[in-house]
Amino acid sequence: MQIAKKYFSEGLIQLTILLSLIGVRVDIDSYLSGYYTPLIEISLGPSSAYTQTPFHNLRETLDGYSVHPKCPELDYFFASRRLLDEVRTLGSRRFPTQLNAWLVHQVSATDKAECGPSTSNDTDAEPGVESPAVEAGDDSERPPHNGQDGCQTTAELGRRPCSTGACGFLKEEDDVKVKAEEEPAPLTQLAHSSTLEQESLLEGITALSDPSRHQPPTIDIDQHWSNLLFLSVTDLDDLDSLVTDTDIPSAISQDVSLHDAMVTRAFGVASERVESRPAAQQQRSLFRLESTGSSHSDPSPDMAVGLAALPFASVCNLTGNVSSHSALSGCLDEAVFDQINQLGLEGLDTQLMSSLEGINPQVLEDLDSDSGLSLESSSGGPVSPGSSEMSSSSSSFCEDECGATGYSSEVDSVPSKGIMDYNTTWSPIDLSECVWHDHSYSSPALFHQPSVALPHKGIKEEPLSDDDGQTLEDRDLSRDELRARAMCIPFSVMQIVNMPVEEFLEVLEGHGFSTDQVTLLRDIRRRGKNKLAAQNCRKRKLDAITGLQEEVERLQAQRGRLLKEKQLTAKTMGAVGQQIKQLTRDVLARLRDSSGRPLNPERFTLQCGANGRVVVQPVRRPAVSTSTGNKTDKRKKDKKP
DNA sequence: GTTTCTTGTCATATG
DNA sequence: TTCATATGACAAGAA
Repeated sequence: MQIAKKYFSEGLIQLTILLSLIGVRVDIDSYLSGYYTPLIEISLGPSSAYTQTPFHNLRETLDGYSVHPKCPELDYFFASRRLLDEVRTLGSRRFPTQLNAWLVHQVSATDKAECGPSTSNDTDAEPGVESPAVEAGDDSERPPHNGQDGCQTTAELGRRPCSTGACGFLKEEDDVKVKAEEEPAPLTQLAHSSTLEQESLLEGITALSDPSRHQPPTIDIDQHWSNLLFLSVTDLDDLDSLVTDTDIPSAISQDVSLHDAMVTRAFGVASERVESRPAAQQQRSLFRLESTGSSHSDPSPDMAVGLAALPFASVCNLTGNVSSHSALSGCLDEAVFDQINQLGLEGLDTQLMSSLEGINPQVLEDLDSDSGLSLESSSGGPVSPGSSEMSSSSSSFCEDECGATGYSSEVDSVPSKGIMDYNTTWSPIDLSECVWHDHSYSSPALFHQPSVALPHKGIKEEPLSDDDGQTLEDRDLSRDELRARAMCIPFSVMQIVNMPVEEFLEVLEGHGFSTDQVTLLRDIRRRGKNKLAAQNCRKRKLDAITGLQEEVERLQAQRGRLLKEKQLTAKTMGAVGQQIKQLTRDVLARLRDSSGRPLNPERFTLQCGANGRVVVQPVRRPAVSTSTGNKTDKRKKDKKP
């Protein structure tokens, strides 16, 4: 039953999306929202079957809401209502090419016997627009192409380059036609009303729950779904004929989900074609909203069926939480974006690619960094750029200007500069512009002595003057910087701090430094790192304080609300108590005891039992003195032992 | 001159 | 043990 629920729910939702694409209003609410819906009755589960669809994850991300994962109302809201709205908003006429292909096919279906052989020849006559399966060379599992289709679609698509997606639709069209020949259409009115659709869906449910009709997934089933998807992108005007040619209920009743079918096909095809994929097509995958790292990135013709689910795929990929489960959406994206590219966005694609190529991938990586606390850059050294040490080193450390005191807490507030610096190494030359805050010590007179000429040894020695020609001697240097120069250390403070520990140890050993120099180098490194650590620590502390303040405000507001609620409740309770008292008096005044006298409201009361019966009971007066005495006695007894 | 804030540094704890 | 990091405490400088 769970499997049936899963398959049915997926099929239902996706069918709903597809029908919505072609403009058919499907009242999915009746399936998903109520307690007495067919789905609930069948699934016997606490949650809506709809929540098992992959785009259930939308609720976490869309509109920035953060909701509880078990809230059925939000499932309903996010998944059914708004997704359908988005689907409808996106419209169904985005790809008129496919519509034309379908119309031609409908005409040809009526008299295929006449046109068949000749069209086959036509197809051969135009190799440039040959069928996609032949292009891809993987049509082993597909029914032979109808020559008529080749003729008609060639005629239609000959006016424009045969895009991969378009060819894919033609191929699906073939599937549709094969199906139409094999099976008569039993439910031509399926898409006309939601009521009929519900009935047909219930038939599908029955088929799912019936083991005798439970069939394993086959290629035909796969084609059913593909046909269904293809039909959804056609125009509403052709709806009657579409439904006539497609056995939707039988497709629904099969034990295969659209997701599985699509993925199976997509992967099967993609695995065969990915190797021969041109580089240009690989670049087109830039438009994919997700990067699942899968190899099914080939915009194969089969994936063109994903065009029908453009909104679904797009919305699915808004969540970063798709992975393997979103293989379908990945396939759909590729097909969709391939179509988009072919619809005139290739120029944009090229521009985007060129612009992105100009950006160092490291920059993009760093932009994704969510550390937030660290003021560091990823200015990893050449030896171990990914070391933890480099992660804590700050590229904002400007050796030229401020040395060890040049760390800035404004890195976060100046992202543009930060981006520039993130792309650099710890070379001081690259960081010469990153002085944002100068809290350097005003150098004592002692350190303003004429600087010591550095021996200029080693590869990593740095220039001592900047572009302005202003020498470092004219500037305020940090204490460590001055010390380093005084000790003839041919490294900047930034270098000392940011270089990996292995390299630092090599420097200490390989340059013949004296003990004082080694000590100074270690101190400079320690102080520099601690400086960064202190900045991070303070930032964290401020963040914590801010968060606690917000929490306090929130709790105070909540307390106010609860107090108001309490007062309101107390008022209500008082009023109800008065009403009960009055009613009790009225009732008791009408009652008589055995001697015919009215009951005294002071001595009797009314008690309502669990069964709803009201009983007159004498008032039980608490024996205050007695209970108190008992307590006192108990205390005395306790004290005695 | 005093106060407050920011920043660097040290000492220490922890992993 | 060494190193990196975090954090409290203190001091110096700036506003």
